[in-house]
Amino acid sequence: MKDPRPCSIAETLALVGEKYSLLILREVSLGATRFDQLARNTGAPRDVLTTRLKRLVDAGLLEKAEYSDRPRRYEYRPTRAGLDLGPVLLMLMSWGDRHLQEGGFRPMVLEHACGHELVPQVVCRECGERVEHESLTHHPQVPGWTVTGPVAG
Amino acid sequence: MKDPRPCSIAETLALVGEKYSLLILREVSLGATRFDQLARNTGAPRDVLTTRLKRLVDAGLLEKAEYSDRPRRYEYRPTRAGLDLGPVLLMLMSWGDRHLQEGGFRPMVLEHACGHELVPQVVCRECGERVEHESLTHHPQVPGWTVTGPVAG
DNA sequence: CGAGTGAGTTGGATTTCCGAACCCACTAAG
DNA sequence: CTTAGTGGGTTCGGAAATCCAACTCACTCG
Repeated sequence: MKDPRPCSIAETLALVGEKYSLLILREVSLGATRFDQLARNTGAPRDVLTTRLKRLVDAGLLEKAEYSDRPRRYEYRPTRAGLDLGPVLLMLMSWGDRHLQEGGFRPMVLEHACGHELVPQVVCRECGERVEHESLTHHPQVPGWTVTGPVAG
Repeated sequence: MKDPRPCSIAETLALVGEKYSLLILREVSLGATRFDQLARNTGAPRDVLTTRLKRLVDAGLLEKAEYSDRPRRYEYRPTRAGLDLGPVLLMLMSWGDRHLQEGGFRPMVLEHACGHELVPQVVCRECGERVEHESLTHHPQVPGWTVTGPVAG
């Protein structure tokens, strides 16, 4: 039986879930937009990097911008859609900081404009409360994909 | 290549960035904890599913729990660490909803305990403001990994 | 001229993925 | 008892993706 659950998570991952794609987005968001920087900083083999970049440009997450004529050289800048993946990267980083970096050492610290170290948190836009797994219910819009009604714990 | 940027994002992805891993986490978070459900709902081939599950159990994101002696049957429940990836899943879903679902159709809608449809948002824990890419500065803790000082736009 | 750089491309070995088939332990039906 | 079905995997061989090194091309710099 061949129809996985229809889901925006799955579709987003189909786009940016391949190896290195999110690391590329991380790099361009940090300002490393050139081929060699991307190859070095992500660790991606150059041929893989080429195909990832093409994919991300086609999907509208990056745009190729010429920064030199002779020789012709391009850099890869994040679009609005690309930058909109920032929250995903933040939460991945946050999870790694909490669960992987023993001793509390974090290889990178972000500072928010308010002057404090950024500790990102997901909240409900409506009530501003932090979102807990236990406080969620799901309503699949596609029939046949209910699992247990309320999100199980 | 040799030494990619040390980063919690990369390390987290090394753990859960393989194909299907995050979909498995999605499913167990929704309450679909058994092998066949996972195979159906994620679309993962059974052998791939087996290796993913082993990996996630070893990493402490899932735990194997017996739910029947005869025959011996196990289900895979998310641990606290596993559930802590929820925010990542939420932001992936949110991005897909905004950028992939033309016509505004969403295959799944989550409801928050406050009574409203959940629209997840990442905020700074300190000041409560929504985090924008433009309002971040990064301080790499590991020498040699500065790119442009302030996060570029 | 020769060395170096940035941005890829090419070729071949290795690894991973996939689908289908198979196995095992049981349960339920005839 | 025999047969069918189910849940949870394992085992195949082939297809696809990945990796790495080496190579190209178009310049620039000393």
